[in-house]
Amino acid sequence: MDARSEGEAVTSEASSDPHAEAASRLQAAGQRYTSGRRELVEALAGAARPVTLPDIESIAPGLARSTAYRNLEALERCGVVHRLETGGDHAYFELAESLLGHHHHLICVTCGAIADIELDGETESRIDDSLAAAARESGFVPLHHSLDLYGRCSSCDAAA
Amino acid sequence: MDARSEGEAVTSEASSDPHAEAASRLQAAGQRYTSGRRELVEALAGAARPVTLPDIESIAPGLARSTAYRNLEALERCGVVHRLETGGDHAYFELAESLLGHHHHLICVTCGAIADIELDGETESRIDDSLAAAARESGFVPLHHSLDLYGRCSSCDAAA
DNA sequence: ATTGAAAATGAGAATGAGTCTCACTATAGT
DNA sequence: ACTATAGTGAGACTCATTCTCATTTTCAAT
Ligand SMILES: [Mn+2]
Ligand SMILES: [Mn+2]
Ligand SMILES: [Zn+2]
Ligand SMILES: [Zn+2]
Repeated sequence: MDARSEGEAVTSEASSDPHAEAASRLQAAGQRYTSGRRELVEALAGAARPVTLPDIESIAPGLARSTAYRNLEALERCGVVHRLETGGDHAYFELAESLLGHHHHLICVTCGAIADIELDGETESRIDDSLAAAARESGFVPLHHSLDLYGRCSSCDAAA
Repeated sequence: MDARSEGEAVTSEASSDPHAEAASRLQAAGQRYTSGRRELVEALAGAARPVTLPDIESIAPGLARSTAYRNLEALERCGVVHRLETGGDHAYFELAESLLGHHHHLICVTCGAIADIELDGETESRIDDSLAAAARESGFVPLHHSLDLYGRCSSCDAAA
């Protein structure tokens, strides 16, 4: 089943290969796509949800912590990785929206788990319009929005 | 000019007095509304936007740092204060939505400044509906959402 | 193939926001 | 006043993240 199967809205602009994307974006910034960076991108592409640095370490052991953080930052500056701050102990990392497509999150207030969700295009454009109107009033130049739903994941809800 | 001046939609459920609200909520939890806590609420109520702990210290000097954090957490547990994690060095604090009314934020990616905005009710209910639909698919129990617009504030945009 | 300049790495030190400890003080009810 | 409970403040502490710097890789140019 192809991601573009008939009848499905093409909401994501995901490029076919995150590695190709990462390589070219790094190169454009005079940086190299080293094996360590490739492992990071591979780990993020393989995870179905945003992951913390400890998560990454367990998926791809052997990466020095300082290097992992440094490379996540480099990938973030190139627009390959996106960092989520949720208020928990660790930051979460995922592939950027240019690779994963625009989406939002469900965040469990009990266990901190994060899941990706997509909204319909109608709602998205209505959000963009309303935000743009509010921004205009104060001369704020819009770049992108984040929208997260907080609640209880099914397993935490079961335990209550 | 009253907040309920004629013709203005009453979108906020803000209670008239944040202090009364804080006192009763704390009391309900067996806690006291001390002068230090009152100063915190006063500082948050006086600020037109979310503030950091250093901001609070300059508004209300003399509060011990450990006590300020401890009390912000206590007020947060009572639903009087809301903590925003933006990824900057410090967390931001504001009065909770039960006091300020439901709203969203403009966040400057350059200087970190935050401003409050409100969206029209149509958009809000559309958002709630779409999020609820997405949550239902995974058995996630919705509690509340956060929606922030990232971009450049007018002064940071001028310097570019 | 060799070389050299620039970029990346890894181990550990450093940073710093936020939390914890604990001895002391304030509060409220009796 | 007495007592039990809650709050305070100074500073120690934690630990995620960033910084340092000596060493190693990469890559393009010879
Ligand atoms: Mn959206
Ligand atoms: Mn909203
Ligand atoms: Zn959960
Ligand atoms: Zn700004």
